[in-house]
Amino acid sequence: MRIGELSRRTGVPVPTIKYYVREGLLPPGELTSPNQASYDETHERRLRLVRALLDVGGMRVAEIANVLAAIDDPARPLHKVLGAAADPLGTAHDEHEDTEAASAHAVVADLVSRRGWQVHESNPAAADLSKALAALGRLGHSAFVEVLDTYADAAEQVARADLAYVARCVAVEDMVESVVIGTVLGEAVFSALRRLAHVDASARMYGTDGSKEHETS
Amino acid sequence: MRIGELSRRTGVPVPTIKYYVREGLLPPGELTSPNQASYDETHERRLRLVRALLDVGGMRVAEIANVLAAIDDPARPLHKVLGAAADPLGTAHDEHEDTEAASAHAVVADLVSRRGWQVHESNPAAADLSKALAALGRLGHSAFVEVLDTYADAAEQVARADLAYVARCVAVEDMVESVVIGTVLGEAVFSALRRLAHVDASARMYGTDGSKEHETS
DNA sequence: GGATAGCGGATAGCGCTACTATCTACTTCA
DNA sequence: TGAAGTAGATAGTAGCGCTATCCGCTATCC
Repeated sequence: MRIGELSRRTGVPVPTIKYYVREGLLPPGELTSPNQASYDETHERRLRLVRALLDVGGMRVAEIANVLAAIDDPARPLHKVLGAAADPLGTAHDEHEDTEAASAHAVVADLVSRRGWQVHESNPAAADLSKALAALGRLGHSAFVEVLDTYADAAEQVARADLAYVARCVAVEDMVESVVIGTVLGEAVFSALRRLAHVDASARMYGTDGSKEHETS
Repeated sequence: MRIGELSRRTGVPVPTIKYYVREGLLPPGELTSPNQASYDETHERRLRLVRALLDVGGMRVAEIANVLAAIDDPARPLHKVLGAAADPLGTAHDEHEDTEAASAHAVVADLVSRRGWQVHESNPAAADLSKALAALGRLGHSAFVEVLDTYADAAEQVARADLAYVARCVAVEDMVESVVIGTVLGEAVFSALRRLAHVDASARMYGTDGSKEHETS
């Protein structure tokens, strides 16, 4: 298959494919001549993965390059790469510690130890959690920590389901890739489900019409 | 308070505050002279909210302007605005229906009716869910639908907790704003918790070190 | 009252990201 | 043989979230 057919099959424009190859998102095709290369189904699949991570997962090109490098090189620490991926909160660690940030850190540490989570505290997800809780605190919503355990229950439930799915349905050689897909696309799935559940719960509590204007007017 | 103090209190540079005012994220200060204006705590709070939605929630400036307009104008349909907010999947509805998209739609419709969710099918969250499931299908993960109910259970749990929190802790006049905060920042909180739970579950299943390299090597 | 700092308002520019357009020399295939 | 396609390279684009600069004015301190 040449690049044109790859483009036709996936709907990705040819120059974009070339761009992805340049950025390391896609391995180059195998050269059959100095200016002809052939691509196969692995390229097609990888390309679809890239588009899914971009369009659905909201990841950036550089992050995707990182994650794909980890997929292709089993020696790379996937969890760190994944930790930094797909989050709007940059890894930029601000040194300025205010009150809210400090108490948010304490809340996170408490939560992790109370749950017995085997998570190193340097995990970027913990930092993201602190950041979110600190922002909530600054907005006068420190009481949000009261629902944290409910959130954590749900998160554990989801995480167990994810692992069971991967263990059950996936060949070992595809496992790393599947973890990436599950982590990134699973987040999009859950996010949508949560918004649907919000609408439903809100309809049950305040009204009966799921498409109504909001009810506080 | 003048703009300089607002800037000092929130850490947001003065030109950025002016930019936010231009973009409608922040109401202009009350003019006391042709070129002097005064800001109060409502501006400060609003500014913090804007930064939280930007930095933690990952929303875009235009989306935030939308959502804030809905907060300030109770006649606006908040759920639609919120539906479009904070998701990487644009509202751009592609007309091209392939196999995966069709079956994803069917799965979503089935899920909604099976759960008895009172959600109009035009809800953007439903479209996002379809898109994510279609992408999963295209990557050979149609079997992911098997965990959908577990996801939906968790989502309902979270949604109930959110509503209870808002009903319990928030004055009526702040309710709309709190819903926005809970929806957007709550997503960031859950996302971080999910990643932490993944690491923990993975450590329990395959190893004991939460900071280890991934175990498939 | 004069110096200095800050202000509102406006316009222009910057750095980044994800492409997109164009060009050249070459290959494939009808 | 000739139109279409290709690899690889370089340059340009659109949008986003700021950021820099300038102007004429004002508040404040001594």
